[in-house]
Amino acid sequence: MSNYNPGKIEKKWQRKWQETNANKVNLSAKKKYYCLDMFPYPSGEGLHVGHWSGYVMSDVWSRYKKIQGYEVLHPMGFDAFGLPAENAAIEKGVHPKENTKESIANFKRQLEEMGSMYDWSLAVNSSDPSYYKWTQWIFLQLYKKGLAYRKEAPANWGPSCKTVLANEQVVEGKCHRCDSEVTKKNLKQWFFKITDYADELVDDLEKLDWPERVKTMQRNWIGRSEGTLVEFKGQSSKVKVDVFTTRADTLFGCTYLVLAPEHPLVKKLTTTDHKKEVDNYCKKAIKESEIERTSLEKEKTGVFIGSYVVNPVNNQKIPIWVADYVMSTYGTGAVMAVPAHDQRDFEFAKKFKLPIIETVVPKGKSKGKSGLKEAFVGYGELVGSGEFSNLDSKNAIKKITQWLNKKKLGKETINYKLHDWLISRQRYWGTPIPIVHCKKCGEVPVPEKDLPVELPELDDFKPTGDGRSPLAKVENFVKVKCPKCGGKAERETDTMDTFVDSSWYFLRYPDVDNKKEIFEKQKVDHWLPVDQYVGGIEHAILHLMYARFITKALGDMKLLDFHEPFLNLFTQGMVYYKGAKMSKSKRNVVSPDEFVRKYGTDSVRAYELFMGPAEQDKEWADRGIVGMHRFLQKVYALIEKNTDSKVKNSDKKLETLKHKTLKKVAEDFEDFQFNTALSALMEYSNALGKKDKIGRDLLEILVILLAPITPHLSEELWEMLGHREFVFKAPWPKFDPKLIQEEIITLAIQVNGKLRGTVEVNKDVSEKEAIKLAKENQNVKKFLKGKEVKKEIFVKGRLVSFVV
RNA sequence: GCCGAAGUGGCGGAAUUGGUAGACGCGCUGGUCUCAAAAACCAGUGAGGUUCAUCCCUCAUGCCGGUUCAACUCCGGCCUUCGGCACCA
Repeated sequence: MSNYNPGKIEKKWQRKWQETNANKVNLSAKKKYYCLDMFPYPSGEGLHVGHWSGYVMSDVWSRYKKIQGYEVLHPMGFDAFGLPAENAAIEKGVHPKENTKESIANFKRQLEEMGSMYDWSLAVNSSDPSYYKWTQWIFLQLYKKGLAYRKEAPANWGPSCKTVLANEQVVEGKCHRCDSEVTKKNLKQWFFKITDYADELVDDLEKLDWPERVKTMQRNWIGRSEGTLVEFKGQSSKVKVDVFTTRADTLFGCTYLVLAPEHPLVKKLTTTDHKKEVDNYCKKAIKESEIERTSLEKEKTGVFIGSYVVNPVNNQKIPIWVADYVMSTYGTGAVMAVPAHDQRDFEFAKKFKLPIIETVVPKGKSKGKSGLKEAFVGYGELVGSGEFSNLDSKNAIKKITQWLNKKKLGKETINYKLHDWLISRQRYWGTPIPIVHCKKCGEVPVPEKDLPVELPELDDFKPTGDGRSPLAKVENFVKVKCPKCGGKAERETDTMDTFVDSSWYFLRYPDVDNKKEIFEKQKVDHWLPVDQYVGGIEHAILHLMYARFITKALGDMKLLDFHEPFLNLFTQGMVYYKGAKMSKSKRNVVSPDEFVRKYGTDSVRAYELFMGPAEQDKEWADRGIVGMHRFLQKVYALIEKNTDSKVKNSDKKLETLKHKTLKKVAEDFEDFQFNTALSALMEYSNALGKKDKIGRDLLEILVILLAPITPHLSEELWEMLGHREFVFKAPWPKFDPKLIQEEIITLAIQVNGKLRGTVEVNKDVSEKEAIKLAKENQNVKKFLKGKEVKKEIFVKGRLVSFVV
């Protein structure tokens, strides 16, 4: 029975670390490393084992860097402002301020129990005026540069959350927070001009050591697409419809134009005799939800609006239609329809009996006579396209675009799916937008010296749903003097999206107490970009794109010397329980607390890593942790039994294993493969457990290698072995490549590729000798008997293979 | 529909990058200890066959085929699951 008492040991070392300020970061250190966690929004339920999994990984990684002699900045903070925090408070029926305070205390307790090496003196809280003052300051800098602006636009309105949402926060037509269906609402809204950085955001992905999956998601989201902008003009009037296409080569096959129902030209171009029909159609289409409208099964609908334009390449008169299969938010909200070469246009043309003209045919084929059964969407060779006939598609795109450009009827264009970031929210619990609206002066930014614009304390903070935030009701907040003219004015009452708060927090940690400026440039340039960022895949687009944008914008303002915030990103897998993502509504949330109480935090830490590959999703198993606890008990007992060991190891086999383990663990750590590192340590400790007298060096290595994973246990064992310093001051042991190779190795013997025996040989055995020995094996003899050996294969250190 | 990842024992998962498949752990079975149980410890544990037994043989990494002395690993073709995007012009 082991005397391992994790409860006692863990408290003891946590206290010692605190008393000695062991986690205090020396911010002016030269050999430094910045390992960052995605800071959580504090909710009442506390952290579950899924959150822990990421925090454990980053803590293990930070400790690993620390034991290698780096000064590690590994800070933690709280994303305490915003919708999620407020919703949680409303649900509980308490004020967000109270709820946030309690939740933070609880989170902090849990993280301290975890034994994490956070330097709490650097913690940030995004709902604290000392923090959001600078969020507002960033807003003003963006405003100055024209990167923050206000405009009226149809926005995503979440009827349940009673606020507008950014495009990134709408998933399949639903709010990403509460899953309720999103509608459109015309409101005056604040935007950040992230589209200015679209190209940079795509191009700079190349420089980042991020999971390919995340990069792809960002690329798709930004959706850069190179094509041609084509102008279609009316015959007589000043009518002009712009269209974006990636297939200028099919322009001769364009037989009609389609506008989105929301397109501003619909009203203007609809002729009186079509007005009623068009109005009805548009009204219905606009009312339809995104989900209904984008359903692929739906049959195409649309109406002719009575007007015509001219196809610029062949002067054909073509009709304008309005149809809901064209999205107002992509491109120009209008498309040139080429039924022969676009499946959607094809279906539409069939239904409404519009002409289908083939202008591209597969290479080497001529035009089909019987007509098309479906659109040919591939590249090919042009036919019936005037001077461009016989060109291949790619060439034709270039040539036709050039031709249009010359005639001033079109040009090369890059289109993006990305839209500007809608940052205003009609909610209480967020950073107030530092703008004053004056009748005389218009929009006036709050002078920097007047920051922060403090969020007033409000009892009735619930969202009203009238399109304005609850702050609109607070007279002494709203009514102000205009900073410019001193006249009567009103404050902006919307607050900022939570993602604004979290788009820059990592910049604040190195200079968290600065009251004069957002940060000292020198300090931030010293520590950033972040060396290793660890977090969940759910932020692949949202936070990770916003943070990159803000960093780029601040970089362009010369406030930073870098343009990418996070060089390395590791996205840990999610932890499932009972086959599903942990969620309160599914009642399958596993809290680490009870396991920490029962088995100790070191067991939980180690088990979180042992569950499976760090980047993969995994299933939590209550029983699994028992195995980890047994292992730690064995390690404890092993050291306890041998604390007076003075000898150096003399066992050759163990010496080899020692170096093999050193190599394996170091390599696995580098690759975030903590699960196999632990397996290797188990094998190593199992091997030691079989011996009576164990060399001291073997034991010390076990303790050190375990230290990043089980810091409390390692400190205790390190002390038991007679050391006075923390184990993290010990040097990380290095392996000797010469000692990894075993003296005696086992060769496999195969006959026709099948294993028929093994033979023990010296590692340097010659091919001749190995084959001779292999042939002597009884079982192998059986298979070679009476047969001619056609081929003998020898792979050094591996096997001998006979072909008969 | 497009893009990406993954399919290995009862379970979580290993496999030196083409070289002894199933490491490590969970679970299970048997044993030791105990009045008993738990805990702990020891042994066994892919399926099937053969043997008194050690041995040994056959099959086996989603499915079908290929390359190779040798394939979880490489190539071609499918199937399934998960994730992302999606009337994107």
